[in-house]
Amino acid sequence: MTMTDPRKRLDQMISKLRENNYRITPQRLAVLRILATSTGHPSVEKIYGKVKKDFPTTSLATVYKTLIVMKEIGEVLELGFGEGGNRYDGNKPYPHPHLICTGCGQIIDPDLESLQGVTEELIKATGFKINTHRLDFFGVCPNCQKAGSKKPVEN
Amino acid sequence: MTMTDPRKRLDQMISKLRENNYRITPQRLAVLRILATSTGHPSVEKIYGKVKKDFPTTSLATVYKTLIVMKEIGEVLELGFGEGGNRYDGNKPYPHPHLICTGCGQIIDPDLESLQGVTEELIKATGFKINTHRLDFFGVCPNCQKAGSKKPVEN
DNA sequence: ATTTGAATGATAATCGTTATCTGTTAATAA
DNA sequence: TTATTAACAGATAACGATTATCATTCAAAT
Repeated sequence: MTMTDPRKRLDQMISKLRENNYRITPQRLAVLRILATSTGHPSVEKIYGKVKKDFPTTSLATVYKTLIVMKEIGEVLELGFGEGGNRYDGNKPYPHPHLICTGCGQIIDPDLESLQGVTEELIKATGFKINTHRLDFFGVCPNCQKAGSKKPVEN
Repeated sequence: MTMTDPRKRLDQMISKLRENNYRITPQRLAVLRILATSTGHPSVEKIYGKVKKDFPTTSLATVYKTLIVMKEIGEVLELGFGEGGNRYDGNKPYPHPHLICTGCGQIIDPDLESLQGVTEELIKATGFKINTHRLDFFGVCPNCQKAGSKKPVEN
């Protein structure tokens, strides 16, 4: 569990914006703060809701545009699961596996040692130049297995 | 490369429909024929276009509804890549990795020995009951690497 | 302080997919 | 074979997430 320090992460993001000649606006800062402090995988609506607490006039479009910028400079990972909007990870903006409980909705970032080498085998077998990948597992967590606990867990 | 015999595959699909008390309509048969004979990963629009050659009055909604039914009974795998509609695989309707060339758009089904055991490690580590998964690699194929060949390959 | 291109905010547009509803038909039994 | 009926097809409206548009505002460099 590599827990990033939110302040350091925020500074990192701001630096990257500057490097790429993007402007630092209060609205962008608000979005970045949420991304840096989120331990989970917030949705656009969740980010939007939080931003509006500090900046009530913020538009949903601004949140989307900020996320597009952050994706472009590689500081946010977009998670495109099937149902209902995408999720975003501002702390581990590189490809990594996810484990989604279809019961309560929680999303986990598992560490999988055995995943090492799969990409290498693929490159060796196909000659492709791999740029990115996506690995998602869908199942039922231990808690949802025992009880029929339908409590939606947000993360 | 396990190449399924299209006729056998079609019969299999029809049997599954019957087993699950779904009706065998000419429109459904047309969609199933396309799924069974496709070596690649056709889009809804592609299926729709082909169906209309034999059945000009077919509605796009009918194609979608047929695909929903086939997904429900586990005879079609839906591939949800980011851009532009989903793709469908009627020959390997179980989870398997995909390799997408972002240059020409081709989709390959690689065999990855090293993938064995990853799910097991995940189960052991988390206690989840895994129902399905998704593994997609995005990169550039050997052909697109050498030339700037921008020929869109459909499959 | 001025300037200017970029960002914001509000809203329309887009696109893949699903819902709705009316007329048609596959499948079962008489 | 025909009658019956629930399921299906077709046409189109609705939907939801995201993107585009455009006038106004503002960050940042001079």
